[in-house]
Amino acid sequence: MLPAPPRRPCSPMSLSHHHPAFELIAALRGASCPSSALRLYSLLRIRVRPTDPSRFAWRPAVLVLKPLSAAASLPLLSHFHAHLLRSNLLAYPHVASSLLRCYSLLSPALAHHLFDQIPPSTCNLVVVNVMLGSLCRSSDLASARAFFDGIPDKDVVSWSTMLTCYFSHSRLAEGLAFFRTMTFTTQLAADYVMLVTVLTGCASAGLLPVSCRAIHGYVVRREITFTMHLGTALINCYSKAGRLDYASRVFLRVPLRNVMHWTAMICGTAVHLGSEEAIRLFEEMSLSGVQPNEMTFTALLSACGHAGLVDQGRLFFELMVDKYGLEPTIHHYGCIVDLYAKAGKLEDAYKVIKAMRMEPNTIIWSSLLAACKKFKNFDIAGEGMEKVLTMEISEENSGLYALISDLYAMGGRWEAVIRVRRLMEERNVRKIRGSSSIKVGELTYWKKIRMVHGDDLRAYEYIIN
DNA sequence: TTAGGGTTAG
Repeated sequence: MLPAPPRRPCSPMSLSHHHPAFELIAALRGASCPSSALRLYSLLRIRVRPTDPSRFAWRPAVLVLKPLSAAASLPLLSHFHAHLLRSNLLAYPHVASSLLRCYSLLSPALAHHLFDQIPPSTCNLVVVNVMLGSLCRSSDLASARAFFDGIPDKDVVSWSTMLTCYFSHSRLAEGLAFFRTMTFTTQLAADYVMLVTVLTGCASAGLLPVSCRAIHGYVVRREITFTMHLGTALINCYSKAGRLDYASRVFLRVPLRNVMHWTAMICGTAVHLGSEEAIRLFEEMSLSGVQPNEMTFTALLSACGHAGLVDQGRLFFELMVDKYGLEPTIHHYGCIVDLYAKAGKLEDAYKVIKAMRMEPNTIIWSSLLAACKKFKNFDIAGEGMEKVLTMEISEENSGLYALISDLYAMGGRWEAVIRVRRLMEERNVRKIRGSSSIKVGELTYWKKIRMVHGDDLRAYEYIIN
């Protein structure tokens, strides 16, 4: 029989700095590698027993689970899981939800299995929401939605998690409708995290600035805390919707502009005013004493790629590593590969892929392969094509199959062309034709667009979505 | 700042 977790939170006194575990807890919070976290945890176990009637009882376990999930080691996690079972710590919802989250990132199937074993007394809404998040990341949209529908007292996190699920499955219109359903049919108010999700969805859908203004209005009317993320998301949304003027108005009104606000503004500026102007803004940011982060360099490298500024891009990459000591992520490599590839420097692009410290993904390969097709270089494409065919290709990247098939045809490798076609049939890939969309009032028109004079768009062959 | 949801490359 598990001891019941304390029903009431402990009094502030028991959380005071005088608790013998306080310093160890602080050290554990800062621990990033699992071995040091586990060492501190063992020391803590001597000071804090699981029966300790304070929040200290479960906190060490929660804190140790963070570095443990980052280490991505299933054996280590199941070892700690066994300890949690032995010491009855899993009876605390805080511990159960943290463990479930760890499993969901490493093995969704094991997460599901663990969830089924959590007793009702422990399975509160947080635990259920973690499970929903796990389903959203690992399962299909319909299963996640069915689980969501079964949650009795949903809170804003439940709705927010489900909304993210729609967007991550590229179901933007349904996601926005889902958001409207929450605001119209429940008493729940969207908080700033949910609004960041909505704004990001609007931005990626390229909706008219009206949607951004509507969300902006919601933020103002409901007096929602104007956090850094919310400010950044608004700037992004406005600039992606083509209203750099509104974006900069938000930017200028942010009281403490930090690196994220600047980066969002640099992105928008690169698109609307060009790379030179974006680089100028970066210099202005540096002069104002704000340090760039990895996302700032992603924005700059991407801007250089669009403008074909190969040397400038390479300089930024070096600056990022040498001056700012930032480790290049897969996004930076992606930008650099694209930069070289678009400029026709296919060998340089390929060298970057070879030198990467992580496994290149389908986005990176498709940059290279698209350029190989454009510059009619079949030789460099070879290894990439074989590699990509062994990888999982998401539905939105299904164009990769056609690209590879074209490249093989270009090289006269007809047996490989047939192999790719067969693979497409086996994997049930539908050919998705290129399309564009615009939004007019409440309707989205998917169509081919022909530019007539500047902004004058004449649409034909449209299908109302 | 304290178990759960949110931002970057084609």
